[in-house]
Amino acid sequence: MNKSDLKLIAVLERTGGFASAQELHQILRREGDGIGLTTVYRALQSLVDDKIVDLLRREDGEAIYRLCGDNHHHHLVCKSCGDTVEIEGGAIEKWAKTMAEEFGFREVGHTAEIFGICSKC
Amino acid sequence: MNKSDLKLIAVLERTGGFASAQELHQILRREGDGIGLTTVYRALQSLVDDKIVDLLRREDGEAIYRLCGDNHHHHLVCKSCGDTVEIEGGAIEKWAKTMAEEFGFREVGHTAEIFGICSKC
DNA sequence: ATGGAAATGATAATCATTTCCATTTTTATG
DNA sequence: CATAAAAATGGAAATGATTATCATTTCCAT
Repeated sequence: MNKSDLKLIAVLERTGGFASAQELHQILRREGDGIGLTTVYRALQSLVDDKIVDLLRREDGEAIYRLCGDNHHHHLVCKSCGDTVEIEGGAIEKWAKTMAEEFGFREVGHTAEIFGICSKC
Repeated sequence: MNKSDLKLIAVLERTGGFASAQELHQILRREGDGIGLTTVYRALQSLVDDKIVDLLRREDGEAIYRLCGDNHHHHLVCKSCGDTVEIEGGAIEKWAKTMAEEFGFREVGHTAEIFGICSKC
């Protein structure tokens, strides 16, 4: 655990939710931190290895990170205007756990998003 | 639906399971088909749009494709060996519908995947 | 046969991520 | 404090998947 790791944790705490490596780098730069992109990637990798942050993927495959233990939520996204609502997914958590047990999977994670057209569009 | 689309479907049927665009292109090339990589990507994109193939992501973010059966299902994917189980998602369907209604969304779709380590790994 | 639309594929561009490597900073030790 | 070894850093180049561009070819209705 070094200085860069701590910086990244701090940003992730402050922003909450997900962010990509590129975004995290930009945020730190904007705040006057001269940290290099390479170091950001290295720190994130090490935090993932230590199970301090989760790594998931956006639709387009880009890696996004969030602090573990953030009680995670899911998204309801408008296909037209892009508006996003954060929603709870208690049913999903249970479903994922049940299914994983049934088939003998461990270290289980999941992704779930809902998309449609919002009332404004 | 054009000739390239059909070729891709044929390969996916033959191989079964998931394959990346690059892999599918190599397979066709190896079989003497001079199809271009661009066309492979285009065909896959169009098949995904038409909901003829599923697109998901490997751990490293690379896109992988697979013929989807006609019944809507979800996937339980092993992060280690890539083995995939198709599972029913009754709970999810209901959840998605409920949430969407609550926030006034219409034309609703959803994605949900579970990933973990399978019993063999 | 022909003209226009759709399909094709080589090439170049894009973009996230990794690798390399020289330099700086930290740490351990006398 | 001095200093040498180890760890961390960051810029530049490399990598690899995916997408955009565009000239050429194939299809197909007339």
